[in-house]
Amino acid sequence: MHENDSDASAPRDFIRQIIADDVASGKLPNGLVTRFPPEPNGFLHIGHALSISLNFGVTGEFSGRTYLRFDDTNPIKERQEFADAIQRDVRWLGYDWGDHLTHASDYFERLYEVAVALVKSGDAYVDSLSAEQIREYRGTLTSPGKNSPHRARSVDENLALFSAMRAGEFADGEHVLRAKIDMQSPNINLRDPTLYRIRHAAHQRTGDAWPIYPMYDFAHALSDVFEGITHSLCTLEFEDHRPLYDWLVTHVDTQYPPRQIEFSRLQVGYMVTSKRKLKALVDEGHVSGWDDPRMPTIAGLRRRGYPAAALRAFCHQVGITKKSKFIELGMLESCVRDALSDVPRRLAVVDPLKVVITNYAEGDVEWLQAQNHPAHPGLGERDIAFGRELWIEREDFMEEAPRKFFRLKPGGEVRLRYAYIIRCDEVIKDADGNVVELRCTMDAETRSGGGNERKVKGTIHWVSASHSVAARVNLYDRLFTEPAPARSDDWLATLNPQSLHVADAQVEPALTQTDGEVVQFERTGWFVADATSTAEQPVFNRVVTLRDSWAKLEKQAMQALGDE
RNA sequence: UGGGGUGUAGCCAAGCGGUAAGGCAACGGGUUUUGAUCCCGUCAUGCGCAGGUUCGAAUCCUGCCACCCCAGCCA
Repeated sequence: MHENDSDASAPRDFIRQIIADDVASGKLPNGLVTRFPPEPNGFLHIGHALSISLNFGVTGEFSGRTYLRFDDTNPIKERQEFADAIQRDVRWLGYDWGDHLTHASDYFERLYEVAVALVKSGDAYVDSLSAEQIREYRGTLTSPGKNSPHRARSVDENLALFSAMRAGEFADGEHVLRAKIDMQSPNINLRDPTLYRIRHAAHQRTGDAWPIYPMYDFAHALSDVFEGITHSLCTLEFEDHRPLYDWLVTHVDTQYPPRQIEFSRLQVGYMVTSKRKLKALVDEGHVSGWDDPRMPTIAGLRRRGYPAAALRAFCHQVGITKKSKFIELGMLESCVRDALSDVPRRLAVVDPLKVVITNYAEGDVEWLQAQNHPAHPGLGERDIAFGRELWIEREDFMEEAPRKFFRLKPGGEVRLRYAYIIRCDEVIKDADGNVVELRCTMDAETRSGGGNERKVKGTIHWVSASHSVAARVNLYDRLFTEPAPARSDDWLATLNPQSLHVADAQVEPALTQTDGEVVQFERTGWFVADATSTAEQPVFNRVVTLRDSWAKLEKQAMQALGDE
């Protein structure tokens, strides 16, 4: 149970209302039971997080149980490594299925028995049309289908054929088991949907035991029945399948039939979440893997440094409705910043520029106190070294600065955080005119905490050159340049070439022992040590930037200039 | 020329016949040794549109419009 899942008052959404009503009216004598049913054919992404937080959240609130059920009915697409990753991700998100880990494949035998019963009752038949013929017979969205010539086969013939299918006597595609419902139905899902197909493929769990595999609709509805699921929560595109779900559920003996309820999928700006596209990004090498920090996968977001609590808060804010959502990335980032607001602060200089304090003695070092968090004294302080040679961020110096640039400029003053006010006296350039060093003087009276009230407009961060550690930082940006890449004609063409910028940094020594915790680099953003980071070669991933109203002003100024 | 859904601010979202919560964003202002945080304020006479019922409608009724999903032996 998490803080964001527990608003004790009224139900937050229509599904919780339904559940609350069912609880109140005594419809759930065995308690609330839900399930999260991923197919192990890829990594979970942010959209799944919403479904996970719903299914597990609801049973936390109404005290029930949630199954993690792998919908593994199509062996050619599924792999154990995906199943392992899915379990890791659900756990990391903070949810626990207890001992309710199941697979559709656990029920292959029972499913087969139900199929045989359906054949015996005349509710299913073996069709021997080709896939193309079946498509033709199905009709179209606006015109009814027509019956297959095999629809009238006798029960005995169907039984014989179906058991021969199971015995592996036919090649892939030769026959199929279909429900006998209504070829004229305006709902295409009811036009004799396929229940079983022949697939001579090894299954990751059942090996070569089965040459036939059940289809999603059949396996899913019945697995729900087998597990005593009370509320089968899925996304909107399955709305049309509900009549079939109900048909299947009523054709099996059960006292408490499960109810399918649909809610809208989650879409987030600048992300793609189709399994096909995510797989393409990985397979074609556009990213380093499923857990690349730019990926919208749970594993990617985790590696990026997004806290699980931020994802939970995000799901809570977005809510459960039936209206299609398109959430701005900013909302997610706001949740991430909020979840990281109490994390320790550190000094780290990205893209460093040398500063020499000319009135500070060579070799002198003094130790200054820096707060670990401005609003939480309980997080303590640490000593940071100050000396004659420092690094500051190249972005914090401008030779020809606009009036409102409150950082270092020739002849200008700026406060070094936790240290002194310095003045820039001289700009040293190389043969090509690049700024390579700044020569500055400090005002020794202005040491932080020294009681000197002299104020300057800007404060910048820095590290002592003789104490800092060289590091690499991965500055991540959105993976796509378009808010809705999936809607683009050529979605791969909208990949952002600047989605990863690798930069050099000089960081305070305390940062070599962060132990996987996210910290804030003051004035730049939140960072986390990457999995590849070592004390000798630190590597940090930028989780998210700080909000930056200066950058916004600058952008507006540039646009104004462009308009003139 | 079908069926299933959905329309409340730029993005989410509450509302359930009694007179439009909240968050994100945006915009003003204050505090600040992070251009961060924090604080204060502004932001729908309006709920897809048009009618109707009612003392009273985002909520009920009728008609229309827009958008999303469905023709796998994928899930």
